[in-house]
Amino acid sequence: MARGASLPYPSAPFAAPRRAGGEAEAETKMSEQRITPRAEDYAQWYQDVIAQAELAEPAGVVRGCMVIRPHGFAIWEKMQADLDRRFKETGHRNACFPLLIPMSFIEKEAEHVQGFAPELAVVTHAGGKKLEEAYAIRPTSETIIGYFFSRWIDSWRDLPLLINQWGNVIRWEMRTRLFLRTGEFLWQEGHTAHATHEEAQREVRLILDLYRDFCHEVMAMPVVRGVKTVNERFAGAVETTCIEALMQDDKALQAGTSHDLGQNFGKAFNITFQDAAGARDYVWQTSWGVSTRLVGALIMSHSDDDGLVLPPRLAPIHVAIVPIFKSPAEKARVGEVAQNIAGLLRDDGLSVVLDDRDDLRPGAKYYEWERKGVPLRIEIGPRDVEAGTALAKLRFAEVDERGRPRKEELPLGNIGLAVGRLLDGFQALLFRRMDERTKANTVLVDDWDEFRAIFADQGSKFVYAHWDGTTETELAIKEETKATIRLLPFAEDGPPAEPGACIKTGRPSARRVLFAKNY
RNA sequence: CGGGGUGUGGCUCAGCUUGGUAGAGCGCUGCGUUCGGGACGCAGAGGUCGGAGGUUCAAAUCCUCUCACCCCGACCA
Repeated sequence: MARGASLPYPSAPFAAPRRAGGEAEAETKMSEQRITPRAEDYAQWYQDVIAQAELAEPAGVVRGCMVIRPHGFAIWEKMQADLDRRFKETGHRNACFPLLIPMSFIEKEAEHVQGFAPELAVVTHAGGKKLEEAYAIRPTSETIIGYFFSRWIDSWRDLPLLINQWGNVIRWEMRTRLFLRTGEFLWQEGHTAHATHEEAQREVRLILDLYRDFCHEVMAMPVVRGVKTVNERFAGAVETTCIEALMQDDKALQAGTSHDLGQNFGKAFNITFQDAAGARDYVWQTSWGVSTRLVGALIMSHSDDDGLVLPPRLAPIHVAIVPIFKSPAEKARVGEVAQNIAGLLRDDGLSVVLDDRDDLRPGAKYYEWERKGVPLRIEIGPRDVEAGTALAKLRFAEVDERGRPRKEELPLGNIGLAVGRLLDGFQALLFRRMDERTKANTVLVDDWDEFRAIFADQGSKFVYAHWDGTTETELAIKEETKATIRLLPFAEDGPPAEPGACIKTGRPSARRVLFAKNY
């Protein structure tokens, strides 16, 4: 990659032919497939998913904006559908709140303003006139929803109030990164109000587990659950829980958060209710969210040098059928069988493309669908029609003695069952592969020099180490190593609890916390 | 906001040092031959060289200003 030696997020490195150098280069490609690509490599997989906005005259498009192409957006839509079902199954309902929030609302919760003020985009003019009061474009909706909750809630019978909103927000971050930190992003934000703190805390955990299950079952991405340190806590929360995943370059990515807001916003917005005994109290609230960052997480979790790798549960296209033919007569004969297969698979609820374009050779089609992350390809030619079979190949496969990907012969008779089995197996394989990688890169460290060595240069891992519990030490470690405390792990997710001495200061520590460099 | 870097057909870039007819590969269009792991031949279309000003007989190239993007850092879903 030119344009400077370090160019992490270019827009389209696929322009040059992959085999421009001839056979020698083709061989390297097979044998040198990196299992742990660096951040720079992720950019090329984005090609089929996003395009950064080009400049518009005269003012330009919003800094750090994100444009998601249809193929990428379909992934987000699938995430939305699955999450939305889970929210509804747990009693939540969708609603819609204003995009513009009066500045005075944002200022009502002291810590909240402090946290978000530096990254607000503010509307000061409308209708050709300067506004009496400016509006912030929502960076998150606790305040505006707090205002409405105060009007909707009066009695303990109104509780719990379980609301979710799908929408977009804007945060004017100092630095943007494709998918991981864009100026504008799409997300889901849940906001709930409860009569007791205990009930709110159960909600926080319910949602965190829901996110964990989604990541595991649907994204095939193992995550660790835990609690944020005071330093990393959401502005305005009393406790922030989160899930973290280890990407292929061993950096951590926060994949979702679930906050216990205590009565902070209840007090700021005067959200009160009368309990059964007649006493009035402030409600206990939670808020939680996941964003289009998950699309970035998905890409960075599974993809390889040949392009996107998508788990079947999120793949916009499950199966690409490539018929092989030379003549129109052959195309008709093979095409009919291919049509039948496509029909059968579609009846099973699968999304299928039948790629019968005749201006591309089969090989070109293979690469195209692999680059786009289609989990399974079926090729069928005259020979297969003759034999009553079809060849199936998963997105990545072992290579045979001749260096060609191994393909499985499927009998046409019961192809739906066979395809279902392959896709289920692939979904499981992706999870297992990442889980093993995460475990292999998770270590317990008790020695400061060893700790520093792991985080030297661009290095990182999931490191469980003891910490004395002070923000000073947390910041000192960050200063020296760039590693941050990702979370204080839940007992079920972390190493066995055992007291020890802080990795940095040697002071007593009750248990280990999770360190890593993060995105 | 600090430190680096880059703006040239749709994409990736060369050309700039030393001013003199705007280039390559890929992609795109047409025709033909091909087609079981990225085909080939021939013919073609496509560029205000980020923008403004200046120096010069002459500017992609030199100077000034400006806009934008990318990377590293501080901030963060």
